Amino acid sequence: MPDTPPPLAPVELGAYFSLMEVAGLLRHAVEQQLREEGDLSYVQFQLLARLALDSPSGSERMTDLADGVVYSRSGLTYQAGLLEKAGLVERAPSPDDERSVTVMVTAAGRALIERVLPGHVEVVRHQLFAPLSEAGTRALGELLSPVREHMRAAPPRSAGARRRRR
Amino acid sequence: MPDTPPPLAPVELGAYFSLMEVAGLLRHAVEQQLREEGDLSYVQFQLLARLALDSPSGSERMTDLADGVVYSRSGLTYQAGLLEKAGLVERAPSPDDERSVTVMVTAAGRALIERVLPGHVEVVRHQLFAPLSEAGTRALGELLSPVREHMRAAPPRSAGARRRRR
DNA sequence: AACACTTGCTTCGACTTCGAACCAGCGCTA
DNA sequence: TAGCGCTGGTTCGAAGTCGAAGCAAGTGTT
Repeated sequence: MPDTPPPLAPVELGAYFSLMEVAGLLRHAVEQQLREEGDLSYVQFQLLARLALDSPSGSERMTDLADGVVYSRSGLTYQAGLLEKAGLVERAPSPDDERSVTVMVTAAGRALIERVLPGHVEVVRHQLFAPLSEAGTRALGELLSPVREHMRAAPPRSAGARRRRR
Repeated sequence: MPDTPPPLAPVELGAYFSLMEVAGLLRHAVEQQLREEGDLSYVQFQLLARLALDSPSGSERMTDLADGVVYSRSGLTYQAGLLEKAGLVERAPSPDDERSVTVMVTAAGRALIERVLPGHVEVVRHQLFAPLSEAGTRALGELLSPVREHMRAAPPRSAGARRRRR
């Protein structure tokens, strides 16, 4: 039997649990606001926001979207379908690569993001940042940023399954 | 039209996104390990762990469990059913309050937790704490702990719907 | 004691999410 | 250019999640 690793120190446990719980509760709160003000789920908001705010062209390939949002491919297909049905986004085959599909925000999509963003910001501010000082906020970002990079280095989620093939 | 709030500063955005992404990826990683080594979902692990490690009596009421794990009541009913079918917990009507149900870990449940815990700890250590210094870890916990408290102050999730009645 | 209100849990239906299986286009090598 | 593996997306079935509705037991009011 292999040595069991030393248990997590109380400090670590506290950090770990707090992190998970805070993220969970925050997501809940945000989701509620988005649902009420824009009839969007958190994932849908993420997708729209990424397209509308982070992408210069307002469009991305499906797989890149899936990777960016930590989503399975099939799940993304589903959500993209919903967003398209709602007229917030359009799908078109990519010109250079016949297999891939590019997703693009529509004007309606951009408008919706603009509409829900202020409320979104309010919620995040109240829930997450209210108990933190200016310095605390900065520190939090600086602590988590390297962790984020570290985790991203691992294989992207959208593939995942495929690679398991012998 | 009301004033729109000032947008989140880049520092805040960074902290917010990092937090959500780190939590999401970590959950993914942990879930995978739990699935492989113990055939448990993250939620099931949380429930078992709470009963086996946090509760002196090894038992809790359904609602308290739901609140502690940020879970809807109906979802908990479902999961408790699964865990019971697997022989990891037992449900019994509470002696003092005829309505409420007490959930208790079985020996098998405790054994399973013991079995998966080391691997769990390994994953958390590698994924979350590897890029952090000792001091960083402590700082992270100290930053998030007040936020956690702050968010918990809001109404618990398991009720939520009910209170909306006029 | 009878009434209404609240609380604890379950049932139900609708919606998400995931992974496995699948098809089709790309790229490499022979 | 024929063949083979690889990659991008979708489809499909199984599982998880939630809120609304429902039932039973407690609490309080008159």
